[in-house]
Formats: sequence, C-alpha cells, structure tokens
Amino acid sequence: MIQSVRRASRILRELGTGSPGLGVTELADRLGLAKATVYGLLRALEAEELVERDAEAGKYRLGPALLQLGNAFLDNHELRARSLLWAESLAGRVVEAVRVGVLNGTSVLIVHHVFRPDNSVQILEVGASIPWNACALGKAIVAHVDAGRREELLAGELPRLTGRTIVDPLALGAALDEVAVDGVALEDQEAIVGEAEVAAPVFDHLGSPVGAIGVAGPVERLLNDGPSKEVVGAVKEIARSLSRDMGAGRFIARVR
Amino acid sequence: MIQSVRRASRILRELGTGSPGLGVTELADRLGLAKATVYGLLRALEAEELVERDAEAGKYRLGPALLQLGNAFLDNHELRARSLLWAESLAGRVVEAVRVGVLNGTSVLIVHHVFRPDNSVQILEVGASIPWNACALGKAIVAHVDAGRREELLAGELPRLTGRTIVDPLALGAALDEVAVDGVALEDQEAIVGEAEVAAPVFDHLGSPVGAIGVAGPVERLLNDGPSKEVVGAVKEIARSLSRDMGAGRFIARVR
DNA sequence: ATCGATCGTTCGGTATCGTCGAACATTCTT
DNA sequence: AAGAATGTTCGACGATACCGAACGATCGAT
Repeated sequence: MIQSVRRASRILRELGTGSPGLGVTELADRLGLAKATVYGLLRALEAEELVERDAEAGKYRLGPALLQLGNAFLDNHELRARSLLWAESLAGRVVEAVRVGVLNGTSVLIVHHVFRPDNSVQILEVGASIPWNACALGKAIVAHVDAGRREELLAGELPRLTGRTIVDPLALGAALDEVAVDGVALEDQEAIVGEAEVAAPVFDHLGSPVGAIGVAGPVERLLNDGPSKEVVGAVKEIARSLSRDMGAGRFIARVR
Repeated sequence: MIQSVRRASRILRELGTGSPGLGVTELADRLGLAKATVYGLLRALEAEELVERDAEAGKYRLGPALLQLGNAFLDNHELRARSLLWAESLAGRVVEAVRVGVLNGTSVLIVHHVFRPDNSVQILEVGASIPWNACALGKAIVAHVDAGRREELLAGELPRLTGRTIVDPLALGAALDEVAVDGVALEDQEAIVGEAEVAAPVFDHLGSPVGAIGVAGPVERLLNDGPSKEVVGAVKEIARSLSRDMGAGRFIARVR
C-alpha cells in the first residue's frame, strides 16, 4: 500500500486540518514517525509544491499545487459539469441558493454552489465538507446507497452541529426510509441555526446515487408551515432532469 | 527525494492536465514506469481518495480529497485572508472585477476573485493558472523578485496566448523595468482578446513580493486613451494598504 | 552576553519496501 | 469465437526510504 504515499497524504491532511504553523517535530509527534522521516517526506512534498514552508521559522503549510489540483478535480467532475445549467435554472426559479454535493467518506463535499440571486453577500461553499447526517444533501444520497454502506454510515460517527442535528442512528434510519419514499430530503436547522435545505438525489446510469442537488435558505422561507411545495417540486424535477443528463434511465427513484 | 511521492505527484498532475479517462497502461507509458508500479501507486492514491476510479472501464481521475485540500490551502493562505476586504473595497470603488494572485512556478495562481458588481454572469477564476508573462499580476510580481529568479523566468518558456502576448525576453525585461519604476503593471489583451488588467505588487515584511492584486475588465473601460488614472490610483493605493497589512514597512516600493 | 533548550538538518547502516518483468484474468473488438 | 488490449496478481531482487543518533542553528531565559 506504499506507505510513503500514505504518510505523505497524512501529512497533507494534518496540515489541512486547522492549526497552522506546524513544524517538523510536531508533525512527527502527531503521526508517530521519526523526525527524519517526516523531514524527508516534507522535502519531497515541497519539491512538488504540494507543501510550502514559511520563510523564517520553517513552519509548513499546504502548497499552491493543491489548489490547482482541486480545481482540476472540479473541471473533470462530470456531475458538476452537468449540474451547472440545471443549478442555475433552479436558483432562478426558487430564488434561493443551490448546492450540489457528493458523498466523500462520511461527509458531503460541495462541488457546486449558486448564490441566491438577490445581490446579498454570500460566501462560496465549493470545497466545504458537511457531515452527511447534518444536511439534506447527505440524507438524500445515503437514503439510496446500498444497504451495507448505509449500515456503515449509520454505525459511524454522527457529529452534532446544532441542537436539531439528528445523531441517533435509529431516528436517522427512520428519516432515511422516509426520504427514500418521498424522493426528497429535508433539513431543518440541523447544520446551521436558521438555515434549512431541501435536496433530492441524482443517479447515474446504474441507478446509483452519485450526488444530490438542493436548495438552501432561511427556515422561514423554505419550511414555513411545512415544506414549501413549490421548492420541493422544483428540486425533484431538476434532480430528475440532472439524473437523466447523467445517463440514468427513466425509473430512477428505485427504492431498495 | 522519495521517488514514490514524486511519482505519485506526477500521476496527479498527469490526471489533472486535461485528457480525462486515463488508464493504468497509458499512465505508465507517459511516465515511463512499469504498469505494476503505476498500479500500486494508484491503489495507494485511491485509498487516500486523492484519486477516483470510474466504476466501469477502470479509468482514473482526480479524487475529492484534492478539493478539500485545495480549500484548506485557501483557508490557510495569509495573503488571501488579508486581501478579502481590500479586494471587495477595490471592486466597489472601480466597479470592475478584482483578482489576487501569487506566483506558482512559472504561472500566476489566482487565490481570490471578486466579481464585477453588476449582476452579470461571471465565472469564478480562483484556482486558475495564467502564464506570468501574460497577465498584469504576473508582471507586477516578477518586476520585483530578485535578479536570479527574474533571469530564470525570462529564460524559461513564455507561452503566447494572444497576438499581443509579450514573448520576447528582451521586450519583456524592458516592460518589467518600467513596471518596477511605475509601481503598476498593465496588460492589454495579452491573455484574452478584449480584456485588460491593471495590477500592483503586494509585499511582506521582508520587502519580498508575495503576490499581486489587480483590476481586470474590458479594454475600453480600463485602457481607453491610456490607462484610467482612477483605476491605476485605486490599485496602487489598495496594494499599498494590503502590503502594510502583510507587515511590510513603509518603504515598500523598493527597486532592485 | 552566556548558557540551555528546542527545533531543523545531516548522516550512514539496515531492513524494509517498492519496483519490475512476466504471467494471469478480464473485457472489448473484430 | 478468437484476438488484442487492458487491468491485476505474484514473487524475487535490490534499491531506497526509514530510523536513531549526532550535529548545527536559532531562540529565550537567566
């Protein structure tokens, strides 16, 4: 399994998770490796511009090549490419922000984000990760993955982000069943207080869920007196169109 | 220099540069390695989610972890963080798009981008790379790097993007001298026909150029009858403020 | 200014680990 | 159905990445 690659990757992750200004010694401690080993890996990573060192004090941080590669990932991403127009159209129709995400490990990774078309200042969330249990996108996807994967995810960590985040595996399982039947997932302030989301899964030609597309916005606009029928309808419709674009057959809402 | 890391990185770059749908054999050819070697590296990269394989036909593409890491790079990026407010302010003042970039190898990497505040549809350029000789950002930075680096860059490849791109080392050197004196770099349709840019360098506390900030827009608005005095003034002023934010001393326009 | 501590860096021996070539399996083509 | 091309497995060889320890430099404290 090529441990140097594995170790290099662990270094990158360690540098990525918050705490800036990591030195050789601290990295070696965290990874349980010899200083010299980490030093060698860092030299190699630096030569590839995957890592950068602060001029003085030799602290290391992530390098610019990673931004380029991340961008290249987006460029090659089929779901993202195909979602661009549909997302734009959805955002215009419901006048809210639209997000497209894929399941990455135990989190949902946002691969596309259209701002709510109202001139307000918003921050771009492309590249952000959200625990799958705390967002509608995540629930929409997991509700349609195969049983094995679903059990794994339910048995894994379920971080709590707000008071309303569902962290009980049983309750979450029940919610997923409901999502599978409805074809839409709802999220009511489970990630950020005051924010809600309505999302639907996107399938590929095998009927596997490759991601989800959803509308995110203030609770009072999306879930006032039950989920807004207009938004739910639009999301389901666009998700189905997008799935067809991805090569899915006609009968994609397959319940397992 | 840890060949496996170097090779893994070369694989990522190869997957990043266009041509999607690379298989083991083709990668092995391009890198001049044995199939089994590449296969092992890919397995390791896949386990780390740095690489993804297409379900059928075993083609490989970049993985989602790269997007996360690229995002983490941005989060940890000091110049970017400090430029957010200044860029916003500059964009509002001149009513044009603003870009912030750093020199990465022989290209300028865009680390921040504020859209022109006019409701037009624009694509986000964060993560994009532009040959340094074809943009004002690049010329602004290179005009202030140390002589050795400058020679290297002038001697290196100078890609032509449009008919106006400066690809002659001598002419480019002269242009850089001018930029160093003026404190601003101009670009007149050297990257994209119809588009121009005005940029100024940003310095750190050592007086080294860490990047540049600039205004990009249609030629007729920026360079009509010579560079717009208003834009040039605003860019220089904001760049100086940003430099001060980065810890630069008062006398930052040091000419070498 | 001197000493001590901490961190980054170098070095060389050793065993591990990655590499390679060849064979096998699988899929697509003709 | 046969062939070709690709992905995958295997085992042996030897280069190579790892480690521990020593060195050097930098910073802070006394």
